[in-house]
Amino acid sequence: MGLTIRDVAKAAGVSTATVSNVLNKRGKVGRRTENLVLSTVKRLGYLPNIHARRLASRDTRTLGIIVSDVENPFFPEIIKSFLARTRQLGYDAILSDTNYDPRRTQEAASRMMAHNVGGVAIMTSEISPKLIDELVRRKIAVTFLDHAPARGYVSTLRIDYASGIEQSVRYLHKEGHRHIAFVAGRPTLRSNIIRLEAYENIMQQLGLKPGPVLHGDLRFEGGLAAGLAIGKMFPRPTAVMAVNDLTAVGVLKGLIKAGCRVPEDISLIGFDRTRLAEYSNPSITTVDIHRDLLGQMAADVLHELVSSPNPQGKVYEISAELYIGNSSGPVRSE
Amino acid sequence: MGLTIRDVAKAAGVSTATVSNVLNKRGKVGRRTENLVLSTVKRLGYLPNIHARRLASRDTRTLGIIVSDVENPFFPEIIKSFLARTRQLGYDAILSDTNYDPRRTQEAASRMMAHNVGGVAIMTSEISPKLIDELVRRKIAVTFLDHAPARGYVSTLRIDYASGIEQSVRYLHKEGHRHIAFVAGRPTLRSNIIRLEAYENIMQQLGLKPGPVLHGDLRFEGGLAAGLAIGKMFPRPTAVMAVNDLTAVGVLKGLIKAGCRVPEDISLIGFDRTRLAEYSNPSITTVDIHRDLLGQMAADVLHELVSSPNPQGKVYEISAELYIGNSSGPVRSE
DNA sequence: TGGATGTTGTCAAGCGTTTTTTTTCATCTA
DNA sequence: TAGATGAAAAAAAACGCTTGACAACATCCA
Repeated sequence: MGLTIRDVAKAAGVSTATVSNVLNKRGKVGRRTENLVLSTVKRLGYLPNIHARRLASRDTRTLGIIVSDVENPFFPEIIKSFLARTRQLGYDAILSDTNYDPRRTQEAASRMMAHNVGGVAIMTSEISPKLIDELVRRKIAVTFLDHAPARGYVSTLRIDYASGIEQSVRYLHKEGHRHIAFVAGRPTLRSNIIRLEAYENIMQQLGLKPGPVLHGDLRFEGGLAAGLAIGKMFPRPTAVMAVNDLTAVGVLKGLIKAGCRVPEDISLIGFDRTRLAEYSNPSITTVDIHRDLLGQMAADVLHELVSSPNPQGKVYEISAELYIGNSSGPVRSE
Repeated sequence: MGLTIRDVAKAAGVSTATVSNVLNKRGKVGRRTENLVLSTVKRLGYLPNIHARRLASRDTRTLGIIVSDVENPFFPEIIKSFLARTRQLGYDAILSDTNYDPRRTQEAASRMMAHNVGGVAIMTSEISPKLIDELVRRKIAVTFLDHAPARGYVSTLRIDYASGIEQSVRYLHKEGHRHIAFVAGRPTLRSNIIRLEAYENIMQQLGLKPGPVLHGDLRFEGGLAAGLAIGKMFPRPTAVMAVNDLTAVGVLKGLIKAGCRVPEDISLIGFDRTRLAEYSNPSITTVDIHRDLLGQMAADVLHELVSSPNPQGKVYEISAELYIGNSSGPVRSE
């Protein structure tokens, strides 16, 4: 195909080993020769073949990221910062989308192993313990989002959902709300359960009866249905909290369709602080979980795990902060 | 590291060539042996090393996609369908994000070449002719989005922007609008120029004076500024067309901030039919360019180019259709 | 019956790098 | 000046797979 290291070596009148040494900056090469090689590489426009490189050097400078849905606004920012960070750290990165399908998750993991990655960030929940074991057995570093407990090769980024929910409820309470609905996600996902339980706990702590709880699907459609339902309730809650922004945007639309004004008639709070919350009319009060940092952290954590001689998986806590938009305010007494 | 083909061969009592032949379905293997090998592979949990594979088989079953911004809602859907389709076709796929930076575009292309891809879908505009030449010289198949003319290894997916714009203007005209503003993108991008010119042409054809043209940046922020400006104009246009949905969402917010009601006071039309248009309140009238098909088509086109012995780049036209939402309607005479 | 033909497998030569080992050669020391 | 020392470069052995050439063997046809 293209040029090989041999072509460069020949053109520069040195051995392939020397070219390789120059390209990988391992010292051992005189300044004159180094410059000669470098200029030859540039002149010829030589590019090392990644596959040959990865094959020959046992060390695996590739990191993977598995997400459940590239289209879900939760992920792009994470992907972007992961890609940017891995590049900075000198890794190659590969992405797989599982489309929420456990079988595809298995495939994605296999792909990662076939690529001989040093580590993989698993940002999806549909993953079996068996799979984790396999990754660990192959000494592949792993970071999860709110999932497995940390151990040797496994670190976890744990988002403080509970705190985010608590801040939201306390804020609504301070604004006079007493009747607060919650639109949850599927109760099969740990992170959804955590959020729902946090909501119930803090409500009780404040002496409030946990309001109606509806079940969405983490998507727009589920939120829309929930919003319509809530808008027609009697008595109607004065505030709604949604499990994520996408749901919140749906809820907003549902409420408006049902003839409610937001925030005049009903306050609304989302979660994740995606740009959707900002784009919305009114902009949505939401909880910032620093998604832009998430991808970067995942890369950093994997890098640490990969380069450590004796890796120690850790749990990293990611704080959540209420971010006030225009979809919430004091309760109106009519 | 992990298991090699040799381990499998030994365990099954055959040669590595046979294992390889089974795994690549090249015939030449009896049913008994085939089953034996297959079950051994499964039992041992063997996964072929991708790098060794790509290195040994000159044929390059990897396809790349380069986008300018994973976070821009225009792209995720395209990426997703590209990934899905390449998987179906049996390719491995790699993604690069250039962040609108020409230097990064160069890097991304280099990465693709280093990966020895068979083809690459270039979904970004910041690309130099020199780079295209280099790709062609290396016999790498390429598809562009509205860019280079087609030739041997280069196909182009051409979106029919002009028709989309024309439909929009005619629709507004029919609804009684005579004073129609346009929020454009940077005039350095061909696709932006096409849209702007189409707008000017059709306006003139209808005997209308092309209204105020503002320049956004294809992002929310630019749209917001433009929306605010338009909202305060006097006389105010009765309709606004935006170069894409993200801009339209910004315009909507700006208009509302400026005290305009949409669509009562002013109609708004976006472009691309991203889900943003649907999420918005009111939902935005927009132009559907079948983005979900775009990624798939890119993969198909590359596949065709790669597998043809004598590749003939073509131009594929992608139709655009006006999709009416709640942000537009008849002009109000007051 | 004996060559032609087909089927099933194996051998071994790569693929383009990295990396360990070896060689070369200049410089230094006693 | 002989030997030791060390730096710079070359040689050569992997890395894990694919694949064309070839071998073994059964089957067929005339």
